[in-house]
Amino acid sequence: MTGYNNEARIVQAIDCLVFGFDGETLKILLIKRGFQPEKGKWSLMGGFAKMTESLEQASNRVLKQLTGLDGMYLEQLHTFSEPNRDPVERTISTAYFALIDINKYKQQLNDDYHAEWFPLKKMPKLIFDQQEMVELALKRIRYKAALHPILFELLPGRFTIPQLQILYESVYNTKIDKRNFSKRVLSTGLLVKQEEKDKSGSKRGAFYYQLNMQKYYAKFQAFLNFIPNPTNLIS
Amino acid sequence: MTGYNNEARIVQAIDCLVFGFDGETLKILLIKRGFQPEKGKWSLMGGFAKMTESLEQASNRVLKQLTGLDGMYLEQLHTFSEPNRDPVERTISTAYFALIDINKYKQQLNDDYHAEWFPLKKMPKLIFDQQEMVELALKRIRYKAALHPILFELLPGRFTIPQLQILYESVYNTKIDKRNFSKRVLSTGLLVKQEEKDKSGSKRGAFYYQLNMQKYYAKFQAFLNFIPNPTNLIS
DNA sequence: AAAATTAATTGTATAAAAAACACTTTATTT
DNA sequence: AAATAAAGTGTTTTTTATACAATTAATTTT
Repeated sequence: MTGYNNEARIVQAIDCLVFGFDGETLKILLIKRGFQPEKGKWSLMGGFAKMTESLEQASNRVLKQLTGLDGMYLEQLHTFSEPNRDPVERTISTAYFALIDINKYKQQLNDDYHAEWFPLKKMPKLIFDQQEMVELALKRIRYKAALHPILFELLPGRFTIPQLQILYESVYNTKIDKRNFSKRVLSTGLLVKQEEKDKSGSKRGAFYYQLNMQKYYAKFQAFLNFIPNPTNLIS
Repeated sequence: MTGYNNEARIVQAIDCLVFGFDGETLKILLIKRGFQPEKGKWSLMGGFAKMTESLEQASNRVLKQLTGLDGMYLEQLHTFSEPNRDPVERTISTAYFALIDINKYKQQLNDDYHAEWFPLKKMPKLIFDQQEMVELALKRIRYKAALHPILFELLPGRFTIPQLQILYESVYNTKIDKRNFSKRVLSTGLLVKQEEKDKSGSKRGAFYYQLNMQKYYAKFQAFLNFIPNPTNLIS
């Protein structure tokens, strides 16, 4: 047998939603399209699956090109398959979202792809069904981050509790009591206090913390509580 | 422009994981393959996406053929894309899982597709990467059912609390205290007590309950607690 | 008709977790 | 030395979860 007869063969795309955090707000990395259709418009970074690679490999390849980074947090989001989603021809796209430390992002690659970080509230209109992808990714991130420590992927190796709290407040667009927040995150046992302080944000300075990676992996699947009243915030 | 040049075109499959509950154990619906490759082996029900339908449409079409049912709970699970997952030719398969009331299943269609319900513990070896799909679906179901009322999709319109408890105990392979279970599920406010009793399971009989569908949809996304110590049970 | 049987139903006390709430400390700047 | 500004910390209250066993209802048996 040399293949399935009479079955449709369809171009398989991947789209990568790259999120970063600059200390104030959650951002998404977009590129200005240098080709038709929709040349000049802002778009997610994407590509097509080659015949001999998995979609995970394709996504990592595309992300490496765009960001210069390997081994980032990457999760399959959803496969989008509306027949007319791409005006050029029928394509099916599997969307992946990545969470990266924005500081590791290689600025020099910007120029190759005309890539730019956008705060989510100031994001331009995107092509095709990409707006829908972003909304779904945000839902997934809010849902998952309420229970699992994924937002640490957005921070550098060392971070302070106040920085972490600003991240959560930014993702959920809410204010959190700092006494309870501190208790919640420290009670997970995932954080290791460092001796040094970050003096950039205040006179007094805030102690750095690092993730205990053993515990991080061990407890990743557990139901942890990172935000108060999660049900009110995830929808 | 008439299409993307030089991009691979790949057969896009869908696989459907159909779960049911017979009052004792969780079951999965398999078919005996009537064609090559792997003819005669047990397999998930699947098919190929046509050029003008979405994968959701393809899944619903296949499920209608297999079960005779429309409008069942259906959720995209994951897209499987290892280049060599299908020995016939490169295919990418998006797996969906369905939860159905096993009593609505049309027995007469069995013969057309040689379909059969298997308790998960007695499931035969499956072809290709379908074993992996089943394991991932079970993980997803256990995860989601700990927080959201999806298991009600497996029950008929009227059911008793003891029946519901057996379902949860079966899905999580655990024993649950019936006093606390009853309190938990009733505290969601999703259940409406009926006047009639089910006399089939005991001398005394157990009151039927029905879902309040308004509240079901309204609270579906909320974090509810259906099982004790969920973290110990989902992995 | 009474007694036995069997599963359904229900309640309380205790423990743990979450939420509400404000003052003290530290280091720098004035 | 005083003022400033953010970091850090504790307690009380409320809510939720857990552990645990006796009673009730209907049928079956004697």
